[in-house]
Amino acid sequence: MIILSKLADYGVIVATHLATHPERQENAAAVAMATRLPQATVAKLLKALAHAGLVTATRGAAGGYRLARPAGAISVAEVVAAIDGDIGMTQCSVHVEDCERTTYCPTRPHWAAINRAVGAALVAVTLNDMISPFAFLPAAAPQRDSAPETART
Amino acid sequence: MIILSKLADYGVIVATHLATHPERQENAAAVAMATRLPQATVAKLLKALAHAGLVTATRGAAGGYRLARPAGAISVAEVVAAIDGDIGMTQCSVHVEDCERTTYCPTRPHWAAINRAVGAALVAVTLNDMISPFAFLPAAAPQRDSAPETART
DNA sequence: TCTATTGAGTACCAATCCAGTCCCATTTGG
DNA sequence: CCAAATGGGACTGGATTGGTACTCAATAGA
Repeated sequence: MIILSKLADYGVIVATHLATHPERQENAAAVAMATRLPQATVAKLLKALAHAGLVTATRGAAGGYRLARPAGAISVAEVVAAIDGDIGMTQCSVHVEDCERTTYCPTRPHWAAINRAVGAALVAVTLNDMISPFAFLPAAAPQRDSAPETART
Repeated sequence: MIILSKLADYGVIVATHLATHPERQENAAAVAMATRLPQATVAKLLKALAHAGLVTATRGAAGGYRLARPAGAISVAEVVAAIDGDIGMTQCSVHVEDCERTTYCPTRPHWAAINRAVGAALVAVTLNDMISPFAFLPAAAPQRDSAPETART
């Protein structure tokens, strides 16, 4: 299973690209060219990022986009959330009201905990980390000592 | 955005239900009744879980399912993987060969790291944890202080 | 041995969601 | 005033998913 949608993935690529030239203002076409992504799609992504306040847009001729904050102050979680919406493991994590099982579902509080851990993993990585050539290795998520390895199988 | 598919969510509910009565062998109809999920869907889920070796199935009259291992030895990650397949954040995490960006995509190693963190969050929780009435509260993942919350808005 | 019961496997359908495109209004520099 | 650029929709083709149905295989019990 894939967690991120393609668009969210692209969004991170686009945001990361902007982060490599924080000073420069680029329009959608230029970003599309640089990232090798379809122009219309990039335009859509940039609109979403602008809507979320992650990039600032300048309209009109000679307009374009640039990061609204330093790359180190923008987390991957924010970029993903700007495009895919809030991150939650299960339906009930995001739309509690939709779940008619709330009264007898014993797993809900646990999902909330897992949710936090996953969210934290995304929040901990900034765009700055993404452009650094050396893989930034986050301390692994909170771990029960007994728990098996990150990757099984 | 929702990370788990509904089926995976149901799968955890089903597995958790079996974990509450580890000794008892239950057929698909009984599990469906107990979990209030559609019978056909539960049957499908149990097949998938059996295929992954998480539950053992007994065929024939008076057959049914039970957990193949103690509830404490089955992680949520395994249940999810049995139904949705292996967990990866991005396309390139799961199907590297599909990604034609590999040569110049700087974000790939970082995704791998995020991937590990997310996987760890799921691996760290067992079915045993899920049935315990008290929410197991993992220490939150390593957090950059500046970053916003998991759930914004 | 026969039959009812139950899982295994597969095929299938309907509905939803997603990626991607296009169009038009609005803004702004020349 | 015009060209260039973003803002914000609507729209669509395709893929995915949730859910069902049907047939085959295995087993317990009469």
